[in-house]
Amino acid sequence: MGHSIGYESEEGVFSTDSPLSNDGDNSGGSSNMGVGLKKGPWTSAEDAILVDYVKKHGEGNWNAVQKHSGLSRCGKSCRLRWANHLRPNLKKGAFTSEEERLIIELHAKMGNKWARMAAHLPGRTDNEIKNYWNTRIKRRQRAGLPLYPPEICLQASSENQENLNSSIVYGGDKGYHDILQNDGYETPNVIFDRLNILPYTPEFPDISASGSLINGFNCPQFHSFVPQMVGLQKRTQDPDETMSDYGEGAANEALSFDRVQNNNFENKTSQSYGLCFPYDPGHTEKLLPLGVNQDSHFTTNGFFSASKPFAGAETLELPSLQYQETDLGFWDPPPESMDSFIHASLSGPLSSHCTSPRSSGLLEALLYEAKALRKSENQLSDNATSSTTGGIADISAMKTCSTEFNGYLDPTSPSANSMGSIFNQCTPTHTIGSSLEEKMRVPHVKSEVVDESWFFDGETKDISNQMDCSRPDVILGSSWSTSGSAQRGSVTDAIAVLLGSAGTSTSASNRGLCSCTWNNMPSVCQMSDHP
DNA sequence: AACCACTCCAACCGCCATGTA
DNA sequence: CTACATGGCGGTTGGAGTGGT
Repeated sequence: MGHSIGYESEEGVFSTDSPLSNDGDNSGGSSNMGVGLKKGPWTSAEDAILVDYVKKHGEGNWNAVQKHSGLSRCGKSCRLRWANHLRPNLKKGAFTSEEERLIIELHAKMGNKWARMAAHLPGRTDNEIKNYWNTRIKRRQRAGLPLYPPEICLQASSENQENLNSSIVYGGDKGYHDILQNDGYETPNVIFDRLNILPYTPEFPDISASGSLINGFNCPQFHSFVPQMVGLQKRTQDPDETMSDYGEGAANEALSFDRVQNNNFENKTSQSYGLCFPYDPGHTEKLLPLGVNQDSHFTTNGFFSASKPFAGAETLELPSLQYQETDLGFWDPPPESMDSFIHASLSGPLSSHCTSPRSSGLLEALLYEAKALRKSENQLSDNATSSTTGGIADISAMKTCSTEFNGYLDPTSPSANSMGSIFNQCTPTHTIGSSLEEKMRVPHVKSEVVDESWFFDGETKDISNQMDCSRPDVILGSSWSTSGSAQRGSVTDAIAVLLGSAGTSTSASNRGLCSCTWNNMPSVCQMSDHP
């Protein structure tokens, strides 16, 4: 529609783009691409032609539509028009409450898998669902309301736990790729559960894209809000906010949010966790923007600058809400849970390193890490008991990361909200997985002054103030080395060995700046899940 | 009535997976 | 094995519509 670069005519807008640009990558285009193919809204006459064609020839072979029917539309456009508007049994109109509930539920399971979600909603198209999510649901975040009602969160959580249990059934030698090939949308859950990496694997949203999906993790256990938006909206009261599915949960969330706002984070330790931003300027691999404390003041700012060197701001989509019950209490964790949190974070598979198969993406990387973890498992367990001593240091390191990330904030960026949301909601997982890589990113820390009050409360700020975030030696010395560099090195070594590289822990560490695969991972290992 | 802010949603874009020659 | 064609998917855009001031 608005993308048309062409000329208007009585028939609509015709593309004058080059053939290659007519259909983006030209895929799915017709053979005479770019020869006066029409863009923009479909007319009823065009619809009639398309319907007639499909009646005669059936669906598919969309490029032939233009050839055989004279319709000046590319095959892609024809398919889209048919699928979204012309095919029979399409259900038009607003989503019913049941459909809304289902969408939310499905999104909690699948993430932004609109097509798969549409398969569960007869008569609905992926586009409809997508639009629904990106608009109506999105408004909830502006009001500081959770996208997922508590029951959905709990359900997803319990189902995730089931997946975890069932995934254990898999033989240890079963190839991960075999699992990956499973087309079920729960597959990623299985993968990550099996790898014991993610108590909570959020959907990894496109940084540049709809921030709304990120905010789908406004589950109670994450308590992510969008405070920067609250109060800025002219329309704070949204009809959707009264959506029955949310009801009490929404109210609870609102209360929680108020609590956050007024109390300035009563649990200050928890909010100091995190924010290890997977920034890797070295490549454009899929990123998993994780690690910002969901309660950090990040969203008070809530802006992220895409203009900043946040290379590789792409999406690796994974199922959302793959957390486990253990995360449910993260909002207001008691001290003991923080201890266990720190313990888990330091005893877990702290494997961030550039030896991961960057080119093959996250899942490949997972495979590698899983192998490495098996090798280093014993070492990790041996060191686990002493790992808590590095908790503060890790916090500092993560805080440093947050500072680093704050350097990329740009209030003018439209993506800011997205990023804020991302980090707001991913922290619990990622912070647990304070990794070597996270610390190796420290040298990227920008020297520009940031207002840490956006991120940290006074207690943790004290720690950060004592650190020169621009100095990797400080970071490494204070957090890395004290929190078990040996074990981390062992992990790195293990992976290096697996990859056949000559990497040692040192060399791997030195490559940390260019690594990102595990930066992208919420490399959390619930040690309790390990045998 | 005019203006503005915001929402909705149809359609496009770009990437990816798969099939086939 | 490679290149190409095709279909599908998710993200994004921008005009139209709506409501408030």
